[in-house]
Amino acid sequence: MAVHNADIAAALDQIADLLELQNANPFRVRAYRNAARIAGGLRFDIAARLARGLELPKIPGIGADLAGKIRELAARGSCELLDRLKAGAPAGITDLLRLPGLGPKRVRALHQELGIGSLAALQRAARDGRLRALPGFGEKTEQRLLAAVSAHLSKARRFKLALAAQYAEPYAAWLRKAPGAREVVVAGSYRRMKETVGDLDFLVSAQPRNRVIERFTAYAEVREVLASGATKASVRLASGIQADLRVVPPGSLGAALHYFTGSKAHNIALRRSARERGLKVNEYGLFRGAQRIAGDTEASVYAALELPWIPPELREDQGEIEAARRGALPHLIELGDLRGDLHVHTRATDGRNTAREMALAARARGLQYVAITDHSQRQTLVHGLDAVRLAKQIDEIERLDRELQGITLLTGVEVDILEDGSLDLPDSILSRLDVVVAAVHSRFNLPRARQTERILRALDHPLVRLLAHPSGRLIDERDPYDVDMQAVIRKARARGVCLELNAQPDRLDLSDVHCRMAKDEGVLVCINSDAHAADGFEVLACGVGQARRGWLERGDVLNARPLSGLRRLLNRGRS
DNA sequence: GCCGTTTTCGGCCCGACTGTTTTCAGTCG
Repeated sequence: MAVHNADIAAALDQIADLLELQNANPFRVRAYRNAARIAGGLRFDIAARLARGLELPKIPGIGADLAGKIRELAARGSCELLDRLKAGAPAGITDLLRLPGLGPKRVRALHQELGIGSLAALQRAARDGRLRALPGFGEKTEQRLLAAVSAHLSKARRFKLALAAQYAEPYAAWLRKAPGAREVVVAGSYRRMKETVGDLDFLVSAQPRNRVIERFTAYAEVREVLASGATKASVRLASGIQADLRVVPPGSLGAALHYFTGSKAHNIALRRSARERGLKVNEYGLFRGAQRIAGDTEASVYAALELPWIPPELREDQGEIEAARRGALPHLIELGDLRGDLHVHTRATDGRNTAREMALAARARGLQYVAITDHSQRQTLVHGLDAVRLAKQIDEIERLDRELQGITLLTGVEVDILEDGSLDLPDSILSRLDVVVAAVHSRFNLPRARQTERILRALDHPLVRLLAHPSGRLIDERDPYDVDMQAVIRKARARGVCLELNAQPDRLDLSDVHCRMAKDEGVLVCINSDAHAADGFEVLACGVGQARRGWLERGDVLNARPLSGLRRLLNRGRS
């Protein structure tokens, strides 16, 4: 079984957890956490690279020791240190660290004093009233932990971005009406457009003697107030999502916005940079000694460090600060740059609207072209198109294209890649289409070598122009299939095929890391809605957010091209 | 555990809130 970068990252994080429980040097713990983050963000496959006999490149934060650990992890999925740490601790003990209110010190006390090493054991002890006997634990803590275990066992703790937006925006609107409130911003991973959001971070600038905290906790959807002080508060909503609020004076909004947007790694890197200049950054501003020299706006914070403003989507300490320093930040793609959509379904298969309705909806959104790409015959459940029905649809689309003004319809199909890598429809019909989108919809669990071979063969097909949802993952629901993405991207470059960034909130496939890999290799990405209804183009905003996290610029995106440029690229390699 | 044209040792980001600790540790973001 291949070891993926994510596996290495998870192992390094587990080492950090276990070291922390041993009361190890906190900076040693941090080094492992940092290494986990770095490993998860690398744009090459560590195990594959090492297997080819290449060395790890020199990476800041990864010294000789950690490089050795990573080599060991890549080779066998674990390392001597991790084995030893795991042997010395109960298997479930790191689960306890995931509970809000429990950190390493208290978990250690639970284990040493009460022998608690799992969520189940903690639940039993709390129910029996045994926790309150421990020093530092009281009745309130006991009740809170009991509730936290139940919540943890019963539901996923992160929300997909588009879902989080449904909770965040009305709540923000409610806060804007608080007496004294000036500006209300949703910061945190929400502002950075992460695929999923753990909680909502509201930041409000307000005059003195405002009533923002009161209004925050009085919101109708608040089920529980977790904390409430003079300037910050936390609540849990009926939906289970946690919301945090910080109230700052108007003059501090920039510094606070920067602070609460994160990521934590980006903030730490920036503060280190400030320290080196004899400055200090906190949520109130940027200081030289006691004197505040910036912080009214985010840009002023960066400017005081001689940096341009860095877009939130890039703030992961994945090279953005160095790029900013060199003046080499990307000009990120924007929603308005998209000219079309090359992956749309209709009632012919599993969509809800007709091709005409989809075309009109695309036009209303300001798109210049849209490709109708229904499923192929293999998808029997959704009445996938065989060659005869597809031929009729092509005629219909061409007729519609002549009739409708202000939008160009392209003919297409989302054709299944069969298990052997061949396509689910004959070339005789595929060759009539403007765009052939190929996709894997079956046999997700093939071994890596066969899955990779299957997809590479499909990319070799001369009519394939686009690979849809290349990893097949569904966020928090289905793992990506085991495929050598580096090989897929190289093949795509060799064949002039584009990779889709499917904008569905539960897919967002390509990932941000894979977007950067594609960009590095010069492979164009196509941000598609995969809309199944006329209102389905809204998700393009999520796709653009993901693309921005992947450092993509307008020139890296196929469907940011005007129609003429698009046609040239689609026809490339055809006779 | 990492890192260094001030350094190979001694640093390593910063502040708010909670609970139970009567003065602050632990946790969180």
